[in-house]
Amino acid sequence: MTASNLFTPLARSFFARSPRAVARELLGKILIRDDDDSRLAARIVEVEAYLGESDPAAHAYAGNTARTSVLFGPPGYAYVYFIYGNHYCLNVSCEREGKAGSVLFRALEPLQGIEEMARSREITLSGPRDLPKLTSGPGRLAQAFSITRARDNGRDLTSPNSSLWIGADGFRPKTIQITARIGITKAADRPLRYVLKGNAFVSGRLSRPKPKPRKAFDM
DNA sequence: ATATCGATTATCT
DNA sequence: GATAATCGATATG
Repeated sequence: MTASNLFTPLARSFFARSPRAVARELLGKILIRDDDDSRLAARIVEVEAYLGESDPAAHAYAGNTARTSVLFGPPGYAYVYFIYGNHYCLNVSCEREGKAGSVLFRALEPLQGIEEMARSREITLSGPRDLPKLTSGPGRLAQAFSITRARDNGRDLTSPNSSLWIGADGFRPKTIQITARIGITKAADRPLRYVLKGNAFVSGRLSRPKPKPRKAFDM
């Protein structure tokens, strides 16, 4: 048997669709990191769709640059960006060559390789209640999977021979919840965040739009 | 429990 | 020069 035991890779055509469709369908799938003698696996429980050049919140809004070129390439490839001077975040490209669009991975439920994830995150687990600290949040999951731009940007996520890829195990999501995206200032109200309802590994305080800054008086 | 803030750098204006 | 698809720490109810 091959290293893809238990998990079936997704075809490139899976990603050759709108970011909305891909985001919804990615819920419940598995992100896999295969190294020489170890495997990390975690279920995708929260993602966001970014719509490309027409979406002011998307990096592709600025056009095809050195940073965003993967978004304008073929579907099914990793777009990794560095943010706030501290964190990497993982997307997968969607649509088709020449048309940008992507899905941001926001939270995972760890399945295999929990100890290695904790080492990569440089944290100690006190108990099961600490598990969300591993992969709940885009920066955290990237660190747990040792994802960096240098290592993974442009990587094919459809091949089980890739050290980072996406597979399926037959899991069927029960209820999917759609909310506004988190952490953006432009186009912040559009419902483009997809989560497995009730999953304990979903990031963030449940999406309450920040209460409008309101002055008691004005003069 | 929620709110605010500093860290730290690639990227774009 | 300002900003950012975040996180973790600290402050406050």
